[in-house]
Amino acid sequence: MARTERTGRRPRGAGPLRIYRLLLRRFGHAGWWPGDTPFEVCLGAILTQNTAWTNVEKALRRVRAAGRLSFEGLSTLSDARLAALFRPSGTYRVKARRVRAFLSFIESRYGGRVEGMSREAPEELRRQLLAVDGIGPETADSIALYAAGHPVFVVDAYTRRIFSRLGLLAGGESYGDVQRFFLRRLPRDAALFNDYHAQIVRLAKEHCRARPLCSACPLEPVCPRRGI
DNA sequence: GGCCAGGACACCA
DNA sequence: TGGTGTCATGGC
Repeated sequence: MARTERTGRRPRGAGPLRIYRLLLRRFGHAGWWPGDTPFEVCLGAILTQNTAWTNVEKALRRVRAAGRLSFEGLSTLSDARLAALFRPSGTYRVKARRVRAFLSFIESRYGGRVEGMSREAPEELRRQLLAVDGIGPETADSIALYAAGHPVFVVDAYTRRIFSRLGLLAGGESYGDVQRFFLRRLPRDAALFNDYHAQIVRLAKEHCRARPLCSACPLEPVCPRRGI
């Protein structure tokens, strides 16, 4: 893993657990995924692929307004209707195909009830999800954690950006490398992983977009790039 | 008008 | 195994 630019060493105590505590002190518990039901979480996880969440919200509102925010509601729609509902989230034909594949998976394995994923062994669920067309590591882990409640750490672009900035990641690691980095340093706890990812998203949205970045950042005590 | 956003996949070397 | 093109909208 990366070292700081100044000293060549990792800052003392600046591990994932300390960083989480700093975020928790600033933001409080987030306990979070922007979705009211496990099904909505799954849909959001697919629609957000390479997409700003504001656009995903637009698509989710269209689905809800159409009264289709359920397995049954979407399963009975044509591909064209699915694509039309997903349009504001971009790559809508691709996403219609991917949601269709996910619905087929839920139908065949859980009889159309996404809650069935919670009773699956986490590793087996992950393996099954990765076999679905259009579901990669991040989407599978988001679903496993936020829809099924399994202790799976989600790695996204925000995670990479922030921990690279902190000097804890080099930036070129694989998804599995980054995930193992966290799993080796944190207790295996679904509530912790849920909140941690939520804190990362909140930090990224509130502090890592605008410049200057560091003045009000809760990670200022452990950030080696202060002043840059 | 260009660039980017909470990826995944096919294709190629 | 790693790099590149594609999907495509909306906000800035």
